[in-house]
Amino acid sequence: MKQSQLFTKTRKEAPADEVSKNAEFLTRAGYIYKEMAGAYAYLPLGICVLEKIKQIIREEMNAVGGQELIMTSLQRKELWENTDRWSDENVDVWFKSKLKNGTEVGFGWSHEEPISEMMKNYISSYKDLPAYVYQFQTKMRNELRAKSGILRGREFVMKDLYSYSLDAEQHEKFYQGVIDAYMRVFERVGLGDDTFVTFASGGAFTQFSHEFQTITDAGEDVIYINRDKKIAINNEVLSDKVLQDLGVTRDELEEVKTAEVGNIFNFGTKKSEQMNLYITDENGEKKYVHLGSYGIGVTRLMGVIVERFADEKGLVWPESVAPFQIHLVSLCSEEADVKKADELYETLTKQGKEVLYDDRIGVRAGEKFADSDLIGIPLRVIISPKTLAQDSVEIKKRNESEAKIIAIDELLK
RNA sequence: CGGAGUGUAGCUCAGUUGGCUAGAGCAUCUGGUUUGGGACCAGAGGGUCGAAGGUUCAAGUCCUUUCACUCCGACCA
Repeated sequence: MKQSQLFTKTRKEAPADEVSKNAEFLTRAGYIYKEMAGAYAYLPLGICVLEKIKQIIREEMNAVGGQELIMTSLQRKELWENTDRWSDENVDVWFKSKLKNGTEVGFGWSHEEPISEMMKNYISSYKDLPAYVYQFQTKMRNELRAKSGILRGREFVMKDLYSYSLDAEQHEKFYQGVIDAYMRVFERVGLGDDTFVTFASGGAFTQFSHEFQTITDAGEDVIYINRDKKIAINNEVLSDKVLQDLGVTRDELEEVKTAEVGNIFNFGTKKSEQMNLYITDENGEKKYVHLGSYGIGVTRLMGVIVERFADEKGLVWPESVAPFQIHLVSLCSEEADVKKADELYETLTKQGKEVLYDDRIGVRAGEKFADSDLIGIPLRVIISPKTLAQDSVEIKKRNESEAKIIAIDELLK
């Protein structure tokens, strides 16, 4: 991608209405645009990162047997009335509207009910189980207060996976598999060391749910961790009994601030009973389906990655989710040099490298460097009259301060 | 939803006890100079001062209402 053609540009000044690091840098670097409080548009660079994250999640979900689909944003009232979750008293984040004929509809803040309702059409025998489906969807939640940039919006992208299992054993095996898959996701996006599987409130269905909490000051949660025993407990469920159940004492735990990047639930058969989702087993008997729900906040995850790695100069992306692998910055202005820079860009691109090529003519070096730091691509390659004099380029990693000169031939290898 | 603060150019902001044609920097456009860490010079375009109503000879400035944004708290399956 030639930077002269890239839609949007960088900004020198921080937006006045953003405080969080993620919103400030993502806005300044041209990844996102705020439409209103808690609702952000994703610009071309932002899409690149989101798609990288989604692809990693997609691979891990497919690896545990998940199949991707996409549900609707508009949802029927009746489905949620069945489980008593339509009323604003029980669910306070609904966006609701009406069809022209007066029929009430909701904008999906979750898809547990609609997807389980749909499953009735496709699950009727024990032979149909297990079934694992997931989607990437824009969730709508009418939060009382949006905050922290893209960490907590009223509209955000979530990956939600749903499991439909024959019995508790089959469910449990998959559930554990998803825990592992989630941790692989967080490792791949660079947050493995900072992310903990955390015991959290489980709602009406089980004693605990599991949250995936990443240590960051930008987070809203407080959890207690024991790094050796790999135990983490959310503040909201911490009690003497829980400590005893988990075999740790209070003074073995460290208090940390975190952001919840994932959450998984076991619904048992409760929801399928409410919704009348059942199968016929080998003996011709009716059995309710075991249901699990597994979420990753995709846009929040992007924000947490920013919070974790950004420095005072701007974004710093891990290679796995960076919008481009290489930022080729040309300081050439003479025709012959420009041609060589163009050729290097072509060659790298042909090699399959993802390259953002700062081909802008007449932009000063300082501005290009500042932009490059702000955008945060992992490897910066500078080509200039100075480097071309020795058939070389200067390379520097975004997260390191040392730059070195290497021959162009060597770079291409 | 409770508390606090802020709305003036695309962005960041200044604008005195109400007073003349509402300003600066950045960004944009033109010309020049410069060319390895957000340069400099000269010029140009760009405004329903968040909105509505009111007070006044006169409102960006005072009053009322309202909308939006931010922060703290509460909430967050």
